[in-house]
Amino acid sequence: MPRAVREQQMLDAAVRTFGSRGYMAASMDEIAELAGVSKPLVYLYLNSKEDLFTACIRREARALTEAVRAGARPGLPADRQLWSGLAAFFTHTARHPDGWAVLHLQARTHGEVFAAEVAAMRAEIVAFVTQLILAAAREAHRDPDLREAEVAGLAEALVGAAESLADWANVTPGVTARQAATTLMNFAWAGLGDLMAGRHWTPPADGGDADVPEPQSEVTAPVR
Amino acid sequence: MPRAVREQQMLDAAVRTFGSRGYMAASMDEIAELAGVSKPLVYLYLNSKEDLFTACIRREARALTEAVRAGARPGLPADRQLWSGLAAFFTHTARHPDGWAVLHLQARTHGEVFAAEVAAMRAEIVAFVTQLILAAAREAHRDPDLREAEVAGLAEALVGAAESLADWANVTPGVTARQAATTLMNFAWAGLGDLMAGRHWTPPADGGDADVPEPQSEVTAPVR
Amino acid sequence: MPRAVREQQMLDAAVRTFGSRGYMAASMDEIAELAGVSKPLVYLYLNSKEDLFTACIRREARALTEAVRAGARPGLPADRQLWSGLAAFFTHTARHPDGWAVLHLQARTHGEVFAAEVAAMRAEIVAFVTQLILAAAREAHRDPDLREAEVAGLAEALVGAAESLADWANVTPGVTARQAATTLMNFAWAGLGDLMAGRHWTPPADGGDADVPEPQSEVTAPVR
Amino acid sequence: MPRAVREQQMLDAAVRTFGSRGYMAASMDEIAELAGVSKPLVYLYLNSKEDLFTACIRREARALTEAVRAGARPGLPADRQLWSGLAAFFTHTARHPDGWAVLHLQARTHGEVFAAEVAAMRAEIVAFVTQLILAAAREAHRDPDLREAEVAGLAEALVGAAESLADWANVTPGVTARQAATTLMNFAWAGLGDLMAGRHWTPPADGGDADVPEPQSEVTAPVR
DNA sequence: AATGAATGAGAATTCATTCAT
DNA sequence: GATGAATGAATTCTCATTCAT
Repeated sequence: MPRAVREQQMLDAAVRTFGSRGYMAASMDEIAELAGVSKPLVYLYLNSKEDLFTACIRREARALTEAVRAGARPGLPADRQLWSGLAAFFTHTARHPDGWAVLHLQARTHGEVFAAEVAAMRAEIVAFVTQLILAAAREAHRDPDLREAEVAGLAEALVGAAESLADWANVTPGVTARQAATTLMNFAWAGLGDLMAGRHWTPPADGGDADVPEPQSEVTAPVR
Repeated sequence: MPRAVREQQMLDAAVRTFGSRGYMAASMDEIAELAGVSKPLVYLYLNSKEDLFTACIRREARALTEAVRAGARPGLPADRQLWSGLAAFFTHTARHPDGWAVLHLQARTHGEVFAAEVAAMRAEIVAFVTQLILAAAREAHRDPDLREAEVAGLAEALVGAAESLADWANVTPGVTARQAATTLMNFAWAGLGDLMAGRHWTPPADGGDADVPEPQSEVTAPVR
Repeated sequence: MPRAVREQQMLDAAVRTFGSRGYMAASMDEIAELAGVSKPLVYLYLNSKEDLFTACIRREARALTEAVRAGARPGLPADRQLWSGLAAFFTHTARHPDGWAVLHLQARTHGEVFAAEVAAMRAEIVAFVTQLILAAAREAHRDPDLREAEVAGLAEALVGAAESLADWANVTPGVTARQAATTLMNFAWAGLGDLMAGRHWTPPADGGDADVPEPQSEVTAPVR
Repeated sequence: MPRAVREQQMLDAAVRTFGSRGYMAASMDEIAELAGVSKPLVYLYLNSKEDLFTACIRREARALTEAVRAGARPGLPADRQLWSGLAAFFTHTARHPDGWAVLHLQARTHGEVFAAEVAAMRAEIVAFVTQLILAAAREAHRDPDLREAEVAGLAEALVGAAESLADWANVTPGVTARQAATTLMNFAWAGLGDLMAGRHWTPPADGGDADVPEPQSEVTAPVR
């Protein structure tokens, strides 16, 4: 069997195993067995557990971003693009729960290197969303007087909300990808519109922060 | 040294270790050493690694929910309550990064049992937020004609956005808890207002879903 | 059982195993079993296979040098000292064949780090022998007009001959340590005396070297 | 490419790899790659790692003995023969460090079978040297009244010294093969002459051996 | 209240070796 | 004459957990 095919089988098995068991609890033994090959072959082709995991992350990240980009059809009005990108996102995560678990849970939990890998993908999506938000502002004939950092925060919030809703939709029966996308649009669109129109929600002036008392100290290491 | 104190020291050490190393990579040896006690004592007091981790989750979950509840001062208008609850949330996660890592990353990544433990806490917070949303609707003298499921989705989105912003704020220099809370209010409040006023964002009527093609097979080109 | 005792048992087992099987062929499993403990305990006390081997080398090196020093009783004339040091050396290597194999064979064959460890011991012995040679010169009321490098070469040769004779005596039945020491003294002492008396063996003047033709080339790596 | 050539390439690669890495640490993969062929071909031609190593030992042993024999030109007086044989020996070991490492270190360290292979070569050289010693005695018109065993010991010592000096010369900058040979002749020749003249160095009559106490037990203080 | 001593079970990784072509 | 694909069998090392004191 040609190497390229075997490699994909291994990645399939690895994504399934990493997604369900978790990175550390997954054993190379189990992955090899699920892939239908012997362990040495996995090492021959993919080098090490770390490299295998990285390969999984990369493949799943690319698949996800491509699904989202393919979903958000350029040419539509910005809100429609956003909605259909979101719908594509929810569809993809629902169809590839293990890939999603790898990206959203496992990769962020097991070391800087892996985390950086997903962080890159996430940054790409955040950038994409940011673009859409700014495009929407232009379409509304408004010069976006939003500060850069503010838009970044909004895009973060939107993506974060989407991620949470993906988990929620996967777990709540009867919630389709389109419904999830619609809920999120309802939640976010008006706020974005307001902001673009210059209407801000303003926090109270007093230092509400003071209400949260500083904890005395986390760990008091004994001297032994 | 009295048992209760020792136990807290162990939990402190465990939270730090689990938070930084991760549940599986954390060794009981390291935790015991950081706590300044011998390993058998850790077992005597906390039984097993699983129980220890569960204890950590519970302690940190309680601390977080209490911080949020304490932050959202009843008596204020609903939006102010929401804002200050969020601010308290961001403050707490910033001050207890390891506890937050335990709850947000580790507990969700290492098995159903632990995940259920945080899920319970999260459900409590979602319920709390839902209440606030409904209270806001009442304050606006509107019978909330939002369906239950819809509100659940909104609260879910809000909490998800908050979680992401917490990570983002911890990582982005110069973003304070109050700013994060304000960003999120700006993002969410208008949308909630619209919904309460019966203004919905409507998805396109056509089967936009069909745009997202079913993937042929798991096997795609290797990413390298 | 107290740690120090266990550690020595482990080192005993390790020296036996490393000496007979060789460093690489020896498995930690086998060593642990021979020591009558479980593998984890070996790792707990001695860290790693490398560290274990290093500990063996150090213990055996120290034992050997101490045996030689103890054998060469100061106060005797230099030749007697040399002889009894050699006899002690042959006695020790005969009594501790595994330790001798570790030092003479294994440690020199498995990497710079280990080799350096024995090299240090060997240098110590060479220095000791050098001293004895110079002392002999002084006793013969001769200012040793031997050049430093020359004496170093002689000491090297003497020690090398001793090492070979140790192997030979261990393998040839009926050769005692005292006989081996006597053979070596017979072999070496007159030569040293001659040198100290200024009588040198002189090589032929012509370039006898030219007789040994330069090999064309060792490896001709193909281009693939 | 004809088989004979390929085989030599493989042996070249193997000697280099075994010499530098050591027998066990050398992998067939590395050897095949260095030889520029695929692993199965190595097995086709040389059967197994053991056989490959044996082939290396034999080739290098033959090369060394031939170099020595070619160096010791018959017809010369015995001391000159010995000197030029030694010079050839030092020249060869200096020019073929990997081959020398295979013979002197690796082959003796990894099992009886390989050790026997070099032992045979060594015996040949020892016999050759013995002959030269006896020839020298004859040239001095003396019936060698040396006992067989005694001469064997002397030859053993001479060869052992030569082996050590070879390592020493390879490692000490500025020591040529001819110098090493001269040093050894200076060291050994007078002693041999004395012995042939019936002058013996005599050991002390008393049981000097008793000075070396039997070690109480293997267990001694740890070395750290 | 506390610990030094000890282990069973399993993890990742490597390597000599062989088919089928 | 030559190789890409594949594996059985070890090996080093780690860790949660317990016992005797």
